[in-house]
Amino acid sequence: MKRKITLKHIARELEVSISTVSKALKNSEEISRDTKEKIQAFAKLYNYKPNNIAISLKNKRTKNIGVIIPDIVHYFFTTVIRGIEKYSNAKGYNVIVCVSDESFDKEVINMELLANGSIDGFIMALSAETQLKNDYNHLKEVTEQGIPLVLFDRVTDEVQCDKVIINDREGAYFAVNKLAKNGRKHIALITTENYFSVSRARAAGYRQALRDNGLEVNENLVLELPNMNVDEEAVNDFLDGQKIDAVLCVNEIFAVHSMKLAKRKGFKIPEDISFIGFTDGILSKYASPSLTAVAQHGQKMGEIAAQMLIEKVEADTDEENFRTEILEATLMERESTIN
Amino acid sequence: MKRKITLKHIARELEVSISTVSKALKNSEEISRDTKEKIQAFAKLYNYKPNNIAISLKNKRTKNIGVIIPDIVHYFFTTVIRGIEKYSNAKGYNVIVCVSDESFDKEVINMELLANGSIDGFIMALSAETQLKNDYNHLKEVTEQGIPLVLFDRVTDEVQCDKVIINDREGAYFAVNKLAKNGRKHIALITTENYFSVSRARAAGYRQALRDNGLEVNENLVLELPNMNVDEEAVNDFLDGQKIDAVLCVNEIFAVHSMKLAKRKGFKIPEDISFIGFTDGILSKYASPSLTAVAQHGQKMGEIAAQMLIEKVEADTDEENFRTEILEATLMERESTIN
DNA sequence: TTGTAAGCGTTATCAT
DNA sequence: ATGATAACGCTTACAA
Repeated sequence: MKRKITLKHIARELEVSISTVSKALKNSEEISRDTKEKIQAFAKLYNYKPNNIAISLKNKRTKNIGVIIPDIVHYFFTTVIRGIEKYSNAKGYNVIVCVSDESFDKEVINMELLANGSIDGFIMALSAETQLKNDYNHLKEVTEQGIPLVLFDRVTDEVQCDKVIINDREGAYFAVNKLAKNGRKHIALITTENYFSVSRARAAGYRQALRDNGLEVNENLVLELPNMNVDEEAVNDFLDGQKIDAVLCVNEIFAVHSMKLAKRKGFKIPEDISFIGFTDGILSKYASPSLTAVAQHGQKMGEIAAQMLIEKVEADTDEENFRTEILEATLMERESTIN
Repeated sequence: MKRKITLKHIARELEVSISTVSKALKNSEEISRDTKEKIQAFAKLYNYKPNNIAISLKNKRTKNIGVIIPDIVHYFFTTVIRGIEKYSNAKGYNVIVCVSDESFDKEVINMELLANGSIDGFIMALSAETQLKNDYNHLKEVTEQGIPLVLFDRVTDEVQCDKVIINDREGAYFAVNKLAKNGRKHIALITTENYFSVSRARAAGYRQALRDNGLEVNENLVLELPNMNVDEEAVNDFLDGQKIDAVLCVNEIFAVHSMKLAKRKGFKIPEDISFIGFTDGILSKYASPSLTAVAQHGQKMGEIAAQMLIEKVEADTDEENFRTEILEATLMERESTIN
């Protein structure tokens, strides 16, 4: 087993000082041609690579980015990570991924752990529980320590930092608008409980579009599901309880699952009932019929988040000018709506 | 902005030495009750937390695990990461995720980067290109340096290390066996090109099951697709070219996509043609009809991989005894096959 | 041109 | 009971 070689080893072997080796490997002008060549050859031969940890300690820069997401088995978050990875790696940063599992405590623990020197900055989406508790002290502490933070998708006004979101309100508005233009009169919304920033925004867009199309806003047409495990009975009752000819769902699981239940009831899609989901993911693409969806552009979001973060990390000033980047939501039309 | 506090700050403030502070915070017996209380109170007040990087440098242990996967936007890998995260976090380790994007070069670069002190060990699945090139020198170098490595799912015999795989051969065997018992006579296989270890194993199981059920092994019934972007024309021609009453696909994208094309052709599923996919993921669950699938138990696989790795990382001996853990593949039966 | 020494934050060994 | 010192691996200002 050939252990990693250090400057010290090289120095001892070549009978020079450590600093000479260090400088030689940086091709410093101070060092003579001869010594440099000798040292560089030796280093190459023994495949010397500087120790990242030592450099981090010295520079107080880790070149690591901490990413905290509620759930990794989730297409949207996964595309965001891809975007973060892509941009970060290109800039020489690594990505440490932590999963909060929608739990406040895990979010706090992960953050504190990473904040103690492991990372240069955070990119995160709030856990459900955090949004429910509305407690953001862990985020505030981190920013007060001067660690840059970028929130994406699930954000809060309570914390001053850079943010990237899509225009959820407009996305919902476009979707409902399209349904209305197609002549749908009884447009329902299937959503989560309303402590999610995104759900509130989407519900607002839904209502606005109804009003702008001269349709009545009927709270019976809104179904709130408590979590991602779709309660089939609740959805069935909802579909039976009233006339519904179109449904907007705040995520693709809700959409695909509800669509399946509707099909089972004998509804024809999109003739009898249209469906639109949020998150233009893999489920939407392969569903039968394929699902019209509001694209959230996760990868783009990740790239922008990483860019914002790295900009802050590498800035020498720490003036506090925070931006919120709002991406346009776009409608990806497929078979579940009429063109 | 309150910067992070260090032992030095505390020492200066309380007019004691750094080592006294260090010991006091570790509740050492050497330090007097009084001093300890004073120091601990102060540390708590200013929310002192030791710097991970300094500790890593000192201990030559980072408590980080490097995970390299071909693609993060992929349900199976994502469940594996979840398992790795779960086990690792419980043991106090963080997970650094790198994506090779199925590229040999990126895999090498990521590995070298992390190997220079950033991580205590690697968990990885080989990229497509790496398997194609059959070049594993980067893995060998890492293990020669004494860095523990665990391969999962996409493995190779060329490297001596711990491995976790599912019994792909048996998974395919079970699936085809079931189709045969259901009276299917023309069972097709849709797979990737054969340089993937998993594809080879699945194809072997497929053939074995055919033979054991007295069915002819007909190479015209095997379709190799070059990548994950299903070539619809190829699949359509394949379905038209011969009598096929059942299909085994080596992943869920192939399965769901082919199923959709078959439906479009007017086939009734499962009556006219049955489908079984590998990877019991979200697509299989929500497909219409829902897809019978060979479950790969990704989360379990991740947990085992993490356990194996951490065991090696924390072992003081470095004797070379490597295990290959083989998980049982199980068949998750749904609507796309007849019960 | 080369080397010495201090420092990044921590811990452990060895004085005092 | 407390403190000085060296060490982890590296960089850099300063000496020689």
